[in-house]
Amino acid sequence: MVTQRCCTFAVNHGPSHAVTPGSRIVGTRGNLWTMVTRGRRPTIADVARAAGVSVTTVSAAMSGKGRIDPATRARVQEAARAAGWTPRRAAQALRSGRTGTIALCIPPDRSSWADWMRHSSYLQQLTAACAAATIDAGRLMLLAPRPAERVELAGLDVDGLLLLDPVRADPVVRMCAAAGVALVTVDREPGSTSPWWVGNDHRAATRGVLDHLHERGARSVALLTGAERWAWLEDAHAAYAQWCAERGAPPLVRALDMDRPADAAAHATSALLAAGERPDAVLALPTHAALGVLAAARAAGLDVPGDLRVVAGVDGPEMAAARPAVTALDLRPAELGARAVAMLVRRLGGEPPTGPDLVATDLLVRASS
Amino acid sequence: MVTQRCCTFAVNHGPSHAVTPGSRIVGTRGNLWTMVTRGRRPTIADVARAAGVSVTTVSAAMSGKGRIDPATRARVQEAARAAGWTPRRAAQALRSGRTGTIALCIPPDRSSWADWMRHSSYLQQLTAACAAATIDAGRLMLLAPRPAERVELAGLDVDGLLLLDPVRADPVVRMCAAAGVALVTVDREPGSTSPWWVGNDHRAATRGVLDHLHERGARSVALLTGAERWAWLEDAHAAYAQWCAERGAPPLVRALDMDRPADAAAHATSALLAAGERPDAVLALPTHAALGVLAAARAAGLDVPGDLRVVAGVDGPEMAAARPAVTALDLRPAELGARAVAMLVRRLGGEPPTGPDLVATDLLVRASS
DNA sequence: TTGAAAGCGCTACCAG
DNA sequence: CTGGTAGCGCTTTCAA
Repeated sequence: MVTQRCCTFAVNHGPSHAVTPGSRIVGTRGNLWTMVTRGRRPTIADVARAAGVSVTTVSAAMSGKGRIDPATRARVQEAARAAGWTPRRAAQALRSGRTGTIALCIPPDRSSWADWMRHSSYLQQLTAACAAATIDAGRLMLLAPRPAERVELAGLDVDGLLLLDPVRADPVVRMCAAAGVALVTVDREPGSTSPWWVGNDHRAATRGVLDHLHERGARSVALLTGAERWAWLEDAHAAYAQWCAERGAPPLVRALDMDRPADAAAHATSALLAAGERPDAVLALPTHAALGVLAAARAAGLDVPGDLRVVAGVDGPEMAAARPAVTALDLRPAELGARAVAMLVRRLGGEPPTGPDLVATDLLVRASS
Repeated sequence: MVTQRCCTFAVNHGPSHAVTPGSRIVGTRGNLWTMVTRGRRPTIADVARAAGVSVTTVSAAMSGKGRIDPATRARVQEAARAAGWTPRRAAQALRSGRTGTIALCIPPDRSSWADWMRHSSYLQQLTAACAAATIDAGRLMLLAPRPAERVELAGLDVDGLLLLDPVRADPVVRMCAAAGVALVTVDREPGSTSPWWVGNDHRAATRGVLDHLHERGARSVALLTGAERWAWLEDAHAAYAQWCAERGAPPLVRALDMDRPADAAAHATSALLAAGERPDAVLALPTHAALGVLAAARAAGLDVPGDLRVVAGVDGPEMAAARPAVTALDLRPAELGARAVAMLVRRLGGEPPTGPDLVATDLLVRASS
C-alpha cells in the first residue's frame, strides 16, 4: 500500500495543556452563563418565587421525593419549565454527595488505550451502548482509562464505575471498595464471588463452538488463547480442556501475546501446522487472532475450511469482511453494555444484588467453518 | 450466514431505570465514602489543619494561583498527599461556575446513535482520541448524543462542547452560544465564519484523489456523496465540480441516503453503469459507500480496478479488508480529536482564536485504484 | 504572603 | 403537605 499525503500545511498547534494530577481546573472571574446571557442562570429560588412556594417545595416537586400535592407539583414544574430551569449538577452533588455520573473504564492502561479502542469493535460497541443507556437513566458517563492510583479514581468523582475485564485481585476493584465507589464489572473478576457483574457464559459458548466444529468434521481443535488472566479466557480454556478430556483428545493450547494478536496467532498457527499434531480446526479467542490463523493457513497452502476450520472468539467487521468470512462468537457487547449500566444503577439505588446477569452468545457461522 | 445461539438463559433483567428529563438523581442518606471508610473524605480544611495554614492558602497552593511562598506550597502539597486529599469537583464547580468537564457530541440524534458509533471506525477513533486528550488536560469528557433542546444541553452541565459535523445554522451551535457553553466543532459549520473548528481540507483532499485517479487512467470519475448538508460533502462536491470543469468533463454526481450508504451506493452505481455515461472511476464519500460500489461492480462483471477504479472518502478496517482492498482517504480522526480538545481547552482558557486547525489527509493507495 | 468570611445552588432535616 | 434553615467543600474577595 502506498500512502500519499494529499495536503500538508503548516498548521496551528495549540500548546499542550497537560496538567499534573491533583492540580485543578481554575476559573476566571464569572462563568460563561453570566457573561453571555443577561442575568443569572435560574435557580430553584427563582422557580419558587414564580410558583409562590418555598425552595424546599420546588426541590421536592422536581425530584419526585416527598409528599407534594399533585396540583402544587404541576404548578412548580410549569414554573420551572417557563423559567428554563435545569438542576445544577454541581450543587446537587455537593449537597447530596452523589454526582450522578459514572465512568466506563476499559483496558488496558493509559498508554495503549486509544489503540485498543481503535481496533476493537467490541469495545466500541460496548462504549456506545453504555453511553446511551447511561443517558437514558438520566445520568452522565465519563470515558476513562483504568485509574492507576487512588487519587486518579477519586479525581473522577463518580458515583459508580463500570470496569471491563477485571483481572485476579484487580487493583481497581480494591480501590473502588476502599473509596466507596459502586462497581459493576463486565465479565467476572477471577477468584471473586461478587454478584455485581454482567457477562457471557464463556464455558457454554466454547462448548457450542467446539460442538459446531466437531459436527463440521473437525477431530483435532487447537485453542489460541491470550496471556492475560481474564475470566473469559480462563473459562474458555477450562471448557476446552473438559471437552477434550471427554473425547480423549489431547488438548492443543497456545497463549498469545495480546499486543499483536494477529501476528502472534499467525506465528503460533504456523508452528502448530509444522509440528506433528497438525490440528484440523482452530478456535482463536483474542480479538483479531483469527485473521492471523487465516494468513498462516494461506501461507501453508491449506484450504479453509477444507483443511482447517477457523472460528474467532470475538466477532468484528474484519471477520465478516475476511475471505473466507470467519465464523465468530458474537458476544453482543451492546447488550452487555446496556445490562451493565442497568445493574450499576440498581446498585447505586441501594438495591440488593440479583446475581450475575448473563447475556446469551450467538455463534455466527460463516464460510471458515 | 447462520446464527446459532450458544446459550440462552432466563436472565436477570433489572427494571428499566429511565428517568424523565429534568428529574434528578436523588441520594439516600450519606454517601458511600462515609459509609465505607471510617470518617469523612478529607477536605481542604483537614489539609489546612495538618499543614498549619488556612484553607485559603491550601486552595491557592494546590491550584497554583496566588502568590504563595514556595516552602509553604511544598508543605501544603505534602500534607494534601499524606491526607489523600483530592479536590471535590462538585464543590469547585459550584463555587467557580466551571465544571472542568466537556462533552463530545457525535451525530446523529439519539435514535440511531449507537448504531453509528458501532459502524464508523472514524467516530470510534475520534472518540477515543478525544477522551485520551481530555484526560491528559486534567478534565473529564462525557460522551453524549446531540442535545435536542436547551434543557438537554444545560443538563450536561459542561464547560465546553465538541460538536462533530455541524450542519448549516446548527441548532446546537445556537444553543451553545445562548447558554454560554464554549464550542469547538470538528469540521466547520457551513455558512459560519467561526474560527473555532478543526478539520480536514476536503477540497485539497478531493483534488488529490481525482488527480490520482486521472493518473491511473480514469477519464470519467463519478462522485457519490451524501444527502446531508455537511461542510465536508459540500467542499468535496465543490472541488469535484471545479476539477471536472477544468477538464471539460461532465460531472456525474449522486447523493446517497446516509442511513444505508453501502446499499444506496450499490444501487446508484448499478444505475450509473447501466446508463450511457458509464464512469471508469468512482469516488464514494460516505462511510462504507465504497463497499457498495465494489458489490455493484462485481454484479456487473466489471474488474476493479481494470474497468472501474474505486476510492473511499473515509478509511476504515473494512476498506483494508475488502477484496480488492479499497484506496481510501485517511482523515486521521485521532489527530483531529487531539487537536479539537486542545483548541477547546484554549478557548476555555480565554485565549483568542488562532484560526481553524487543519489536519493533513492521507490517501492510502490500495488495490482498487 | 496569608487569613477570615461570604456564598455558589441545592438537599436534608426538622418544625409546623 | 409545606416552609425555614443549615451547610456540603470550595473559590473569591477583601482585609491584614
